[in-house]
Amino acid sequence: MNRPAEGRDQFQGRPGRHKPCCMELEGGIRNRGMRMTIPRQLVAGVLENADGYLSAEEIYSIIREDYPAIGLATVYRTLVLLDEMGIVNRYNFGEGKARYIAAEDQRAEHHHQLVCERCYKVIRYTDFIEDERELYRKVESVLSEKHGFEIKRHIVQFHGLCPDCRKLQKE
Amino acid sequence: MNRPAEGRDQFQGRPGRHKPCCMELEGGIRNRGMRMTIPRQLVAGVLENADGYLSAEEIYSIIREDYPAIGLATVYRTLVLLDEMGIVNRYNFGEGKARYIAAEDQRAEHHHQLVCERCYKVIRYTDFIEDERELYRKVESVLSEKHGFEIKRHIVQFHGLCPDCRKLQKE
DNA sequence: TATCTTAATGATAATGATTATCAATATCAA
DNA sequence: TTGATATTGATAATCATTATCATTAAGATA
Repeated sequence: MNRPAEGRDQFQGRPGRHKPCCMELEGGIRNRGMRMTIPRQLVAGVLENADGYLSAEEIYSIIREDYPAIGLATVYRTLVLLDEMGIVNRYNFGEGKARYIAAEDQRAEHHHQLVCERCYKVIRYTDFIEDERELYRKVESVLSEKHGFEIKRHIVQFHGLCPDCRKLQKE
Repeated sequence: MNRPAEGRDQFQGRPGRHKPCCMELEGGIRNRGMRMTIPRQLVAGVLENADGYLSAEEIYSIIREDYPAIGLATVYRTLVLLDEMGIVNRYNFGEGKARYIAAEDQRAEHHHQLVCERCYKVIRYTDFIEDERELYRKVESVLSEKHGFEIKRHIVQFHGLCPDCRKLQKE
């Protein structure tokens, strides 16, 4: 009966923990003359609190636990919106479906990835070695100059086999 | 009537130009106890001669011009095989479908990419700046040591807007 | 606070890429 | 040349994602 209110409470009511995302979300939404809705807060909130990459279906399942009325289409629509707004980042690891994570910004550090091409386990890392960040900055400026691109972000993935899949391979 | 023979001729008959890929293909196929077939030569040949990234559908269309009997499913199956064999590389640029290119090896230089997130134009570049290659080598060794991964390749993409799409954006 | 406009939603049909199935065909060892 | 069987082509099935559309709800206004 009161599910919508519950959903709202869960992600908006607690002070501090979920505020940052919702503030940024709220600003972006309002800027575009759009409406702030519970599904939008829920999707943003789930990704804000997730500790890895989630697929649309996974986000949908998580939200349904507290807000069973949500529709899968809304989750997809919202993810497109949040991606465009720069609040989440979409990745593709070769599985045949997209995965999402809270965008790199003040709170979530920029990261690169180690992807297992067999089980699709993904390891994020942010402990770049010396000169690594500096190099990307330099490459970006050279490339945008040379090709006239406006570069917004970069994706760096190392593909191979994770420890578990290496073992399986040997057997 | 003689289409199969024609197909074979087109990609196998000319000396030199198509040999390298077919040799590598032949070796890999035989190694695995598999059979060398015309469709496999055709798919490998098309990618060997392509100058950009092709989707499965595009490869299928190109082959059909000379070999109308080919099936789309065979193209897909063959691409999986060639990818596993390391003869081609699969990429995903966010379009919702995979694209393929002849693998980086002696002939095709290793490259990174500049991807337009609006029209999906992709620019390959191989003119890395100083220390760039060296850095990736170092990062790979650090990562594989630290996480126990067997790293096979890496993907580096800079996403943004190409010159054309930047103009459209402003209007 | 009640009302109204219309953006957003949820259910579901449609689409598009890729994979599975299976009878017919082609490879290649003998 | 023949026979075992890997591979193919046609097509059905699947899976992720998008489009459609009647219903609902956000939020400006009275």
